[in-house]
Amino acid sequence: MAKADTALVGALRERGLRMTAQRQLVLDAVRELDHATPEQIHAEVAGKAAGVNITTIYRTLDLLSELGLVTHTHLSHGAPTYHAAGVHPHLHFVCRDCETVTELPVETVQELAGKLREERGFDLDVEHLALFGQCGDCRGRA
Amino acid sequence: MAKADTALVGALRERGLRMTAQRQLVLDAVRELDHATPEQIHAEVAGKAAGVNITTIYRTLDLLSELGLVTHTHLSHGAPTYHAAGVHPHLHFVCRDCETVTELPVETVQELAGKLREERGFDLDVEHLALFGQCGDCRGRA
DNA sequence: TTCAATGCAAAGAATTTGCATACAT
DNA sequence: ATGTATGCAAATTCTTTGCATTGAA
Repeated sequence: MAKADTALVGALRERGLRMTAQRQLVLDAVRELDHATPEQIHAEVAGKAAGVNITTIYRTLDLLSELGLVTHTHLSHGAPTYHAAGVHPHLHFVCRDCETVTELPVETVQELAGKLREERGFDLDVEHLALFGQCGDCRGRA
Repeated sequence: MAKADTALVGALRERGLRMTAQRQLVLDAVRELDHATPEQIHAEVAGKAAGVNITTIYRTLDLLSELGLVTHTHLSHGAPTYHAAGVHPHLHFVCRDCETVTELPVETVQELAGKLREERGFDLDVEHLALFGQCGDCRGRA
């Protein structure tokens, strides 16, 4: 097993769960790839250790999400993309025409998040947020 | 065929496409159901006219989207939900814990939409927007 | 008459489940 | 030793595609 992750081991221990090579590999892959689909993560993990099943990728991503170590967002109709929680937090704008994905700073929705919190008691998951619409280039073309 | 829809017939004519009973039925179902998945729309349509295939539901929803008569949003990891465009426009907040979906007025993101437009040239698709996070009740429980 | 639209069946992508085995504790 | 975590295969869910037939214009 590669360099064991303190945060991971700690979060697992707290819940009586076990540290495994696969869990470390998946977390490493998410951190390295950024915006990766389960399949891309699988490919990355396979490069480090052969034989890790795609099922384990799915199960581990679910687990890491529950542990708060990774988050995911839906940038298309297809597979979700995962990234490490808290590392370079940002949100996305996806152009429905050219499908370009633009990263936006979390401050973009700070005012919205505050309003939701105060007026509705809602705690917005900023890192999960994907904004859809049309980018300037595509609007000019239309 | 039930009461033919002027907007639908017009949009179809403009593109040299044909008016069919199925297209009217799907549009009617979307208007009636609100937040319906393709499968729910299929069930609703089946109640009015037997034998309409699920494939036709998918093809028709795509078409109606292109015509600008319906929009869709992703409120869960599963199937998208469709609703009639421009009718009672709103956006959604989905609690990741209790999965409750709350409708929010479009004004909630008016300031955000303006900022994206001015600073980035992005035209936000407000009706497609789904905000995820935790509702007040669930936060209190945690 | 002509070709778009539909129905049907089969294929396809993404994900989940059941169960025996392997391995962290 | 104990039971969690994994691998494997099969099942599920959601959606798309190919092709012959139907039907709107």
